Order: sequence, then C-alpha cells, then structure tokens
Amino acid sequence: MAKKEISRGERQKKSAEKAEAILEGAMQEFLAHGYAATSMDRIATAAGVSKATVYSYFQDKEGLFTALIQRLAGERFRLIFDSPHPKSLQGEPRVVLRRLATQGLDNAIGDRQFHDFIRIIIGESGRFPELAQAYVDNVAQPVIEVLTQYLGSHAELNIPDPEATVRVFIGTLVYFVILQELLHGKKMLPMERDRLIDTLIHLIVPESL
Amino acid sequence: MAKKEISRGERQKKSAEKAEAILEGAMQEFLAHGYAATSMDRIATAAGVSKATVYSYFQDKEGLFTALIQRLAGERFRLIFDSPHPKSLQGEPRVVLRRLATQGLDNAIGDRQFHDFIRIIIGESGRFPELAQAYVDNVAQPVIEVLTQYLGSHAELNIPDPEATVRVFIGTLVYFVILQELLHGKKMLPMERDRLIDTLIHLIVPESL
DNA sequence: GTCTATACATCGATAGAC
DNA sequence: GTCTATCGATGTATAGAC
Repeated sequence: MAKKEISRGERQKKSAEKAEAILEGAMQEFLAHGYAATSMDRIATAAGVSKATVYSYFQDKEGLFTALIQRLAGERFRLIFDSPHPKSLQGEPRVVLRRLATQGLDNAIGDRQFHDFIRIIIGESGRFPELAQAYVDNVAQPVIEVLTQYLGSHAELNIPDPEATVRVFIGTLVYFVILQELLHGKKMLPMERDRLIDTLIHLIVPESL
Repeated sequence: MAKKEISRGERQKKSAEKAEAILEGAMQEFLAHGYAATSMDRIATAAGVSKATVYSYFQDKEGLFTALIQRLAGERFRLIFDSPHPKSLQGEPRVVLRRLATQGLDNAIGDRQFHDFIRIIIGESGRFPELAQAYVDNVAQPVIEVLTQYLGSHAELNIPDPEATVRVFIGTLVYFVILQELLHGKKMLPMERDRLIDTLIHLIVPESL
C-alpha cells in the first residue's frame, strides 16, 4: 500500500508536476542569464523545490540545460507546424509568401522569449553543438524543406534553384530580426518591416506574375 | 635615476606590452568559454601575469570584457575597410557583387575566431547591449551604408529600394554562415556556396544586364 | 521522495610584502 | 608596479535526516 491514494494538500505537486516546475524555473533562469551564469540554487528557488530535488530529477546542470533546450526546440517545431497551416499555403504565391513573411516577422519580433532562445542557441553553439543540432533538426530544416517544396511545386514562378531561393528568403528575415532586435540595431539603423518584405517578394516573384 | 634606462631581460615586458598581453589572454579565454565561464585567474595565467596585475590595468571583469570586445569590433572595421578596397568596387555590378559575396563568405567561413566573436556578440547582446551596439556601429552599419551607396549610384540596375536590397544581400550571406558554420548545419543541410551566390546575384541584378 | 546541512572547489576582488 | 596570500561569497553536487 501507500503507493496510491495518498491525500495531498492542493499546493503540493505530484511527481510529474515537479519535473515540470523544475523545467519552468530552469527556463526562466537559463533564458535570462545564460548557461554559465545560472546557478542550480536559483533554479531550485524559482521552481519552488530544494536543490537536492532538482538533482533527483536531472543528472546535473548540463543534463537539465540540454533537456530544457531540446524541449524548447520541440515546442518551436509544433508552434510552427501544428496549428495554423491548413490554408496557409493556399492562394497566389506572391500573397502566400507575403503572408508568411509578415506573420513570421511579427511573431519573431514580438517574442522576447524567442530572442533569448536564439541568443542561447547561437551563444552556446560552440560548447553545446548538440543543442544547435536540435534547433537545426526541429526548426531550420523543416522550414527550409516545406518552403523548398512549395517553391518547387509552382513551376509558373520559374525559380531555377528553389532551395537556394528559400535560403535568401529566410536569411533576409532572420538577419532582420537579429540586427534590429537582438543586436538593438533598430535605434541606429531603422528599417520598416514592409519595405524589406516588399523588396524580398518582388525579387523572388517576377513582376510579370 | 631609476625612471629611465632600467635594463631588462628580453622576456620581461614593458608596461604597454603587459596591457597587450592581458588583452591577448582575455581574448583567448573569453572567445573560447564565453563571459560568465571565464575566470580572471585563467586570464591572468594565459597572459603570464598575476591576477593583481590584471586588476591594475582594468577595473574589473566587465571592464576588461568590454574593452576587449570594443577593440575586436574596431579591428573588424579596419579589416573590412582599410586594406583591399581601392579597386574592389570597380567593374560590372554583377561581377563586383559576386566578388564581394564570394570573398566575404570565404573569409567568414574560414575564420574560427570570427565565429566565436559572433557567438559572443549575439549571446551576450541581452546582458551587454552596448557591445552589440559597438558591433552595429563598427561593422554592420558601415557595410550596409557603403553597399547601399553603391547600389543607389548605379541607376542602370533599376533597384527601387537600395537599402532594403542590401539587407537581402547581407542577410542571405550572414544567415548562411550562421546556419552552416555556427550552428553546424552543413552536415545535415549541405548547400554549395556558389549555388547560393548565383541565386542571390541573379535575383538582385536583372537578367537583361 | 524531499528536505536541511554541508563538503569542497572556485569565483571576483583586494591587502600588504617587496 | 607586480607579486603572493587571502578574504568572503558563491558555485556544483551530495550525505543523511525524516
């Protein structure tokens, strides 16, 4: 006995919820301060558990960090590919690409947590190459593949190299977010979102269409 | 007496050389391990001086770090704009842009120290916004300005928005370096350098030229 | 299972000898 | 000016009580 049916106060967490709370606290601390500057003490406090409990759910600091980042990469994947996209690729290519660029930029620009996530992925990509890999596998590669498929399946666009074209498309948007938001370039180098998107769309989709 | 003409062994450093040695050691350690994971002890050892000497030349860890990164940003500026460019923008625009893209990519891809520099700039851009600003002021903004001026001064290219077009150009190249090299994407997402550059040039410079 | 208490190393920074 | 020695704080990780 004693394994089931233990009565609990409401504030007490089940075991699975504790792992969740630890990951939540770890996310808050790692995203705010980076890997090395985050202490297991602060994570434990943020999660509302003791440090020993943290170590009972995760092997060590590296294990907790990698578990968290892999999870965030998986969430990014679902955020991009699960909810909105039955009709998202329907319509004229010029309109579809503009919608993708506009929504993608707006989401990326407004999402502070995403900024911190990208800062960590890039900043730690030398010391945690497997986390950079997880980002590539879960986010970059699926996005490139679906867009390449889209451009390649519209022969009327006359695109000689769809994958390279996709990298121009995505690279333009990613660099915009990095320069304007992550590196705080919008103060010194202002640039309207729509000017960039107009230019990008007109370069990729020929005027005659 | 005793202020000049002190004889020294060859291995002993003058004062100015010591500041140099400290910055050299700091560069090695900060670029390899990041800000928080680098200790002043390791910097002192790498520089061949005592920790107290480090603190006699720089106020604290933050001061040493910011001095180093500002200096590296300045060196990047000179590396780009000093040596090669009297004739670099001479010739047909299509050829000029191809040469800029090819040389820029090759330099960026082969330079491991540059990769670590970019990792730190982006990774610490949330906690050290002034260093991100130094990078924008010394590297990104000058490059964008000179290329915008170049595209804008060639009316035959028929480019409606030169600055936005420059951001497409640079963004494509920067994202390529980040994805393939920093994030180790070239294993899973191979892409030939010249395919990307061909696509980029043909998008920007109309076929009829 | 989860806590408190603690071991042991290392951190940034400085005092004081020379 | 530069060193050695050291301070107090904080780091990761674990032992042992409950």
